[in-house]
Amino acid sequence: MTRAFTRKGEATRSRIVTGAADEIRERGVDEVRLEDVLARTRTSKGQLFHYFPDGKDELLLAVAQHEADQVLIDQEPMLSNLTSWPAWLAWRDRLIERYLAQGVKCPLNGLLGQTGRRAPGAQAIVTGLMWRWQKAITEGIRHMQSTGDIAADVDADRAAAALLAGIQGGVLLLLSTGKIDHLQAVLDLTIDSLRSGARVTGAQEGNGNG
Amino acid sequence: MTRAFTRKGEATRSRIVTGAADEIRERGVDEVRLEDVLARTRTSKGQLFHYFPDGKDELLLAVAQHEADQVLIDQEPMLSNLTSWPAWLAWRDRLIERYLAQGVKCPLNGLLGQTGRRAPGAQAIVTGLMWRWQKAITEGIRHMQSTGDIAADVDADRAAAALLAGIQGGVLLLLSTGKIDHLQAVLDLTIDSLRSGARVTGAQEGNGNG
DNA sequence: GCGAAAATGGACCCGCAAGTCCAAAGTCCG
DNA sequence: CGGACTTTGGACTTGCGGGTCCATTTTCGC
Repeated sequence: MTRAFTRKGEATRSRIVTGAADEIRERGVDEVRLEDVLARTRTSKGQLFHYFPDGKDELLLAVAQHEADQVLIDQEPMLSNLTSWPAWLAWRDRLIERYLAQGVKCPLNGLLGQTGRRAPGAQAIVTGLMWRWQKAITEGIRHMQSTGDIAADVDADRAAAALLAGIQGGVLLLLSTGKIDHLQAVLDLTIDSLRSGARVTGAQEGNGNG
Repeated sequence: MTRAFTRKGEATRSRIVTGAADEIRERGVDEVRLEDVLARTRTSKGQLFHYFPDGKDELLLAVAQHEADQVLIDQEPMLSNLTSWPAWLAWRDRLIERYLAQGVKCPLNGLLGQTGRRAPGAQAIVTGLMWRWQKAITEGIRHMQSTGDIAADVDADRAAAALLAGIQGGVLLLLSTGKIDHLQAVLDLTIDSLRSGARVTGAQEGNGNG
């Protein structure tokens, strides 16, 4: 059932995806009209529905996948090499830099919560992204534990979960306030915390919550 | 220019607002049609435009304000009394409980990023909410510092910023994954970190980032 | 009770944007 | 070259949903 597109067709298809992605970045998911995409990519309705038979939903899904992949790619090679403190800081810098540049334009923003219902698959894409992202962070922490740079009693999964959440929230706040401060605070404080925990050791454990 | 509504009118207006809020929670901002709200609140087009002359935008704005206020109200009285570790944990529990109950339904979600463009004022409402929220957390930290429960060298503003971001991200991840784990991890680890920092002291300072 | 003003109901208008359809042009392979 | 299939253009249909309008009813102060 894999549709057979010619070389040219494939090119057109991907031109539409990236064009739509750009459009979404600039004006937001729900402000984008199919016609805008057509104009920007110099394509026609016929083409769009030729490559995306299910119309807008299918296109949006393709864009989402495209952008989700991009998020992680943009963090490489740092994200996959969190093997020393300088490496962590380099990653931190990359994140700040990337989101600072991106500013208020977040292509995935609309897909996160409710809006994701448009295309049920969008939720899955975001979840998958988060999952991969967190996994990379967890591995970084584990590696640092193996070298003794992070205390062995730190729960790598939980720490990674918290850091990921912090990053997401930092980006969210960047989107709504326009300031990078929150993202920066999260990254710096969390990394410092992991760092100092190496010496402090044993500070946490099953914490006594209600 | 304050429009004069009668008692009854006021009631109808607020019925519309809360009804719209419910509708949005259930189906997401961009899935909500005016007619849905009318049906749910047993009102008519005439009424809606009578109370919200600027139509949907104005209604959405009113809903946003309503929900934003609610977010903080739901955290009281804990949020304003972060004066002891048990109090902090009580607040933590309240947050978990609240968001667990709320689940995937976040009325403000759509207003955060791009979607906020619909109503320029929505951005302001969210920013205002975040600002108030962070202020409360900062005050909590400061108070704990005044009693020596948190190290004096902790930058209360930055710590609060990081915690707020973590919470936002935790909620965001709850929305997309359906799991509360991230929010929980953020709260537990951050509080633990603030807590243990009291004894460890001096671990951070201007951190040596790039 | 009476008149002014507010509240209500709902039919109607209207534009927009998604999606359909088909004919024309291009491509590819023997 | 010829025929099958893909690609392309764009006119047209369609439904949805926001917003308008006005006639009717209710409320409220006096």
